[in-house]
Amino acid sequence: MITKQLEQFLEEQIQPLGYHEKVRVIVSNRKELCDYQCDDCFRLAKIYKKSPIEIGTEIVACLQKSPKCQDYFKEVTFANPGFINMTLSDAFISQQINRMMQEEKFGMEMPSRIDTYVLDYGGANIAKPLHVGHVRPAIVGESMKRIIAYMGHRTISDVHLGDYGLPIGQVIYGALQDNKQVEDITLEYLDNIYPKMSSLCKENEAIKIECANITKALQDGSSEYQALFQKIKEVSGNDCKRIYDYLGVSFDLWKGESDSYPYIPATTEVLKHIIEQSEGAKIIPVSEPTDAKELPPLIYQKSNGAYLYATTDLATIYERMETYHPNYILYVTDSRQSLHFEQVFRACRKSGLTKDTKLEFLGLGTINGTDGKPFKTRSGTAPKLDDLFAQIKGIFLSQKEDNKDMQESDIDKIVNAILKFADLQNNRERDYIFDIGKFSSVVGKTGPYILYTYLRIQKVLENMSFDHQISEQIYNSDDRKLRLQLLELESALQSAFSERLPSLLVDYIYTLSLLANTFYQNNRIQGLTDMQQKNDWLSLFNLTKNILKELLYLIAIDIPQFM
RNA sequence: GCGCUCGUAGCUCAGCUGGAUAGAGUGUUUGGCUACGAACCAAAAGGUCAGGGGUUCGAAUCCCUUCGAGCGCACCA
Repeated sequence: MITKQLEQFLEEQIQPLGYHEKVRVIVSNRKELCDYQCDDCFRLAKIYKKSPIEIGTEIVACLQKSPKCQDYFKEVTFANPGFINMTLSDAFISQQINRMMQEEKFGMEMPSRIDTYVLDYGGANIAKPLHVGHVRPAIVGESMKRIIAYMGHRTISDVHLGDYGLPIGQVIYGALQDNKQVEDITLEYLDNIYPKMSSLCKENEAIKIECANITKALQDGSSEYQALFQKIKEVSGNDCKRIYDYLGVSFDLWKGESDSYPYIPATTEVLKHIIEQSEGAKIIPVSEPTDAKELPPLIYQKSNGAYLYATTDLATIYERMETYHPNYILYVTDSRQSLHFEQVFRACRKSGLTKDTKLEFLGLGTINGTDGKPFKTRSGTAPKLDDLFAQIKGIFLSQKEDNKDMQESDIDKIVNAILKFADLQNNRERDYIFDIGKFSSVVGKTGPYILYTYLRIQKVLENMSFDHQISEQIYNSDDRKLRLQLLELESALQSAFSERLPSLLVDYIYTLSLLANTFYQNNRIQGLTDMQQKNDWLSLFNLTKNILKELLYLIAIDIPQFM
């Protein structure tokens, strides 16, 4: 990373001056003044009891005298009251670009230790149809998986279907009431029965209890319920698969809550020293002395003997520990579940179930309607995903007459790009308003803008030859800005990875596209007579194209042939 | 009631491990296609970063407080 290199250089240089401190270099926030800046004079001033101006001018003077300084900088200056402003030399920029062109993964440093990450991000419930609320965990999780893998780690993704809780009991109850046989269970039927049962259970306590009993009997292995359950799981699971396929979201494991049941006895054995009886149920107290408010205990087993979400999550963790020995387990789910996961994680730490494995909850903000209120899953008002896809597609086709002649596969890629780019540019943790207008726009900061940029660049490169190597010359400011942005690739990837925020990567992609478009618009490559310059620019464009392609893959966006 | 999250341009959002003049998109106004794809580019206007206090050389960012919004709080997932 450029900033790392510069930090290291600065630290080497200031050591002889008596400053034995780490320094931090950041991308300049005053681009007209410099490329990179170091603001640590203030910090050093405090430690060494001098004024920041004194320290800054001293460091800058030292740098200016150093012969190695020219390896990096065209200019280093001090600015009041304590900024060290660094402008990179054209030669250094071009050397770094050349390295990116020639090395694997654009010269990115690979980790010294390869970790195993289990990612849990599907979370669809087989009793309910997929709706817009499911799109976020799916694409944020998929993107995180791809980013982690690109950073050199091992990933295992699990859709972890909700298949053994109360909703499935409700659907089975409804099916029995309607005299449905196993073969009568269809997708259409499932779409209708859950919302009906859900509201019925709210009105009628007796029916709710009956559904809970069915859930319990199913968990205990009732053959009558099992047959229906398997069929529901098959029908619903296939539909989930179809939709995840459309989104380009894939899983290594298609497990569900029900698959964790065989591991419950062993899990109970590990946890038994912290399980307590309370009001007929088995609980695990998880509050800690530092809590501002005592956390409610985790309920491990209901008083009727049935197991719950927390139980299957714990048993699933047990299974994952035994099978994959992960270093990390990441959960990508609605942030409204944060309390639940806090309880589960605490139980894991308290019991020693997870040892050194790190558990992370990547909470997602709620998707609200244009009225600012959340879509209500249970009242069935949340738009179904198929309808959403169709709507985006319809709006896209109506944009331009020619769009109707596009290949179906290209249209699907663009629909995906529109949806994913609109979603992933938001900070993962924040609630956001779902507005179909925004999720079908093709101008401005959108997926199509990036795809369009990519295809334009590709067109320029078509049938051109160049040698994937550039000279040390930079020709104008559009050129320079583009190169500087290319240098920030590794830093963008690293922060998206370590912060678990694909939005940081999306931000980089957009800025890169913006600069590439500006360059494109103001600089004509094909007409160039200077062969060196032509080669440099073609090589630069090719690198930009390759990076865009790789990064689009990391946010699960495919590139169409034409648009 | 208690806890968690949040309040940034007309709208939708970035920026939050403190740094110089708070950024995009959209909308509004204006200019640019006989030049590699105008789904583009260029420019203007638009802000008391909810209010108040504090810490700091420096606060949208950290702390306290008021107001407002959302979410969650023992046998749902």
